[in-house]
Amino acid sequence: MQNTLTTEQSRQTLKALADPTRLDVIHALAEGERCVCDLTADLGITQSRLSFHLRVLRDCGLLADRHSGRWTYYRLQPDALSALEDWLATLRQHCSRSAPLCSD
Amino acid sequence: MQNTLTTEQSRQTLKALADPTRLDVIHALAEGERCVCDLTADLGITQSRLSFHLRVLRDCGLLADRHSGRWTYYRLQPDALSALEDWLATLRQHCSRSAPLCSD
DNA sequence: ACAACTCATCAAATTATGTTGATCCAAACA
DNA sequence: TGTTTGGATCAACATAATTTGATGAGTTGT
Repeated sequence: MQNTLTTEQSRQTLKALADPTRLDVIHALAEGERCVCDLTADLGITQSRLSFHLRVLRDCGLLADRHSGRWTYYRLQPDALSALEDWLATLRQHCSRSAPLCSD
Repeated sequence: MQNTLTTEQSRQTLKALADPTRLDVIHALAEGERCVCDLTADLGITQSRLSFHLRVLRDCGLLADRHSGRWTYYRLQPDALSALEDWLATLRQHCSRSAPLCSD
């Protein structure tokens, strides 16, 4: 389980997760794959607005999509969360070996 | 090591980490505590800009400060990163038990 | 008291993000 | 073929975040 995220990728993922609407999307998908029209109904938001957020989530790897007929199904990619956890853990380890406080 | 972060707190921390200048600050502090004027010099940014970002990082718990004479020293709070890791891990576990794909 | 220094805060300007409504494209179906 | 549906995209607008330069408050040294 190696950390392959660049700083830039991590930043994009952090930013993607920092939005309430997008967290709603993620929670809605926790039960499993859904098509856009069902998500629109579930979340009670407009289609173009949802489409905007789905793109952000897909672009940073948190979601994957699949086309079937005229529907597009979105699903979670938990590995993207794992990768971010790894990146965070590395950052924390880097921070935890802090030198002593400055002397006054 | 319990996860005491609310969703809102997690969002604020995610947002705080999603900024390049603030990541620079965190890296600069990884070596240990520093005063604002040294950080300003290290990062090559204006004092008011740095002050703005320090406040964001402190408000979400990633940094702590200490006043001594006319200096203010900032230091990392790695526990804030741990708490975010815990929150992310919980989210991931929630996501990983995804139901099977929709049948076509 | 005065001047120099450190840092926070404020208002104004700038830039980035998110929302809305319209439009377009492709698939399905009559 | 014409029509409807699902979804992406675009331009215009709205909102939020960041940057800048100025000001002010507390501290230190003269």
